[in-house]
Amino acid sequence: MQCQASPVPRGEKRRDQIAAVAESMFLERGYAETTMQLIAERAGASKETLYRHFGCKEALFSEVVRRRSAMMMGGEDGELSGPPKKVLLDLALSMLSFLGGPDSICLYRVVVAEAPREPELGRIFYEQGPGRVISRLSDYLARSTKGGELRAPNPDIAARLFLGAVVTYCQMLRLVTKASFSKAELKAHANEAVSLFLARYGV
Amino acid sequence: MQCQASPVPRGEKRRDQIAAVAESMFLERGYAETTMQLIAERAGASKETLYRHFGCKEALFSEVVRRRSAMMMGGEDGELSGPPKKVLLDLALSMLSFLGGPDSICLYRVVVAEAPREPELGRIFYEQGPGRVISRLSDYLARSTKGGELRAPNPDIAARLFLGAVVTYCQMLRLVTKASFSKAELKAHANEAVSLFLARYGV
DNA sequence: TAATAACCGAACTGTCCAGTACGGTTACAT
DNA sequence: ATGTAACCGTACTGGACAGTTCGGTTATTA
Repeated sequence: MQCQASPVPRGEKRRDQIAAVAESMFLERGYAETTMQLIAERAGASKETLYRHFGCKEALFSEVVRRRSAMMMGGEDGELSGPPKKVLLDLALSMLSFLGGPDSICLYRVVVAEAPREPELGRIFYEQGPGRVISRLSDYLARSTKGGELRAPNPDIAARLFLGAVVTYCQMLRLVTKASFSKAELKAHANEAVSLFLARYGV
Repeated sequence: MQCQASPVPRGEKRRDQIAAVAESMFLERGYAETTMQLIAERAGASKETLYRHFGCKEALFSEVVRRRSAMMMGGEDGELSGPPKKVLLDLALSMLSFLGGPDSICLYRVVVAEAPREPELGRIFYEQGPGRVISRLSDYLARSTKGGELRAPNPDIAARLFLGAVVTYCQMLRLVTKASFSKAELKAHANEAVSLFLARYGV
């Protein structure tokens, strides 16, 4: 007697399923601690299927990083626009809540650990994640400067400083300890970062 | 015929030698990629000696992190003092050159990777490294505010923002790619960070 | 100089895991 | 319906490494 559960998907669908399982496991346990056997089991797949789809462990891992990095700051891809104070505060809060989330922390942790042995990974991560945020912000700063709402002669450096001021402390502490922050703390931090920024680059 | 080279040290000395070798190897290759056998070989020791001194691999690693973290920002332990602009710029440059150095990057990488499995490690690292810098700077800001040279009502947040603005971009890029920065770039970045800070907190 | 504690080297155990092989099964296209 | 490509489960290979053991050696110190 066969249990007539959902049929096992084939081809591309199976591939996506497996990648999704692998993603959650790599994020949760890191690269070295995640075995192909375990991924297979949790995906209800056999190791052979994993290897047929991805070739080797490294390749599967790369694909996971690629997928997740691309999703960073995913929803909001248009140009930033609006009054500086609001734009900066929104950006700060959304970065804090997104980058402070467990998935982002885990991804960053894993990429940092693996980057020296897999340089391509680091490049992909940077371009899809922090690099995109910086260039979006830098573009906005340049536009606003031209429009007279801000005074940021070097928008690139300004964007980097802002990103660092907003994100670092919270992110670093979570990378290295189990600390977490209340909404109120994050808000205070973000507000102060925006004030700092506007004191220098506001009109 | 015996080669009459330097005699093999015993006890505490041997322990220090081995720890030093282990330090360079952990920083260079990370935790997982460094084997006890290799440490033993490079130290001209036997594995048994390693295990007699340190008990297990984890313990040896912890000791290495403890030693190195304590050395962070090591030389300068007194209170910060002097005119704000000079103090901040000096601090920014020294952080950039120290934290951007290969050893600091490697240590950070390894700690970030290992912290979830070894929480004590992260705590030690934070307290000895970033935590110390922040509290030193925060103390200075509080004193200067009282003395009327600065206006930083919340010195803790201000210190965190400054640290983040100065360090993050450079450090993150080096963690994740092989990028490096010229002296001139670092100087420009540091200068701008100080200007940003003083625009808000200067008198 | 004799006793001893720390050391060396080499071999061994047990475990874990990436990657492969294979015979049997299932979804799907024709 | 039937062929086939994708799948499953299991078992295997080969290699790596943490940690142990032991017989022999060397530095120390009393």
